[in-house]
Amino acid sequence: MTEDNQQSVWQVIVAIPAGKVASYGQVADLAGLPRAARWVGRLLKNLPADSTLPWHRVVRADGRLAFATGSERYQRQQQRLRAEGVLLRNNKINRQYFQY
DNA sequence: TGAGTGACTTGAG
DNA sequence: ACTCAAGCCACTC
Repeated sequence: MTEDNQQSVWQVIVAIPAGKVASYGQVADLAGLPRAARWVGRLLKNLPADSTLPWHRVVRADGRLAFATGSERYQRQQQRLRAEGVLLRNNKINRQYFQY
């Protein structure tokens, strides 16, 4: 995929306000890339560790995090979200999704 | 060339 | 509420 697509995805993600979340598919749609949910996930996976991008605000469509429950990355994301007031109930997000 | 694999989603049982 | 299957797209052997 192109640099432009990558740019669009990043713009969408930085536009997600603290305290809200968006799903991978939602991010893809807003970036003008329908059906590219997996691609968005791969993009975040390859994200440099020092990136300031709020990647933690991107979750699965069903409200669960994309990582195995309790895993290292899972807990890191959960902690970031909790710092913004987004709590998990039964492994699922308890706050509203980003509306556009 | 092709099978396997995900930081995914949706629909059917 | 849970599991399965299929669709999805790029990457890796």
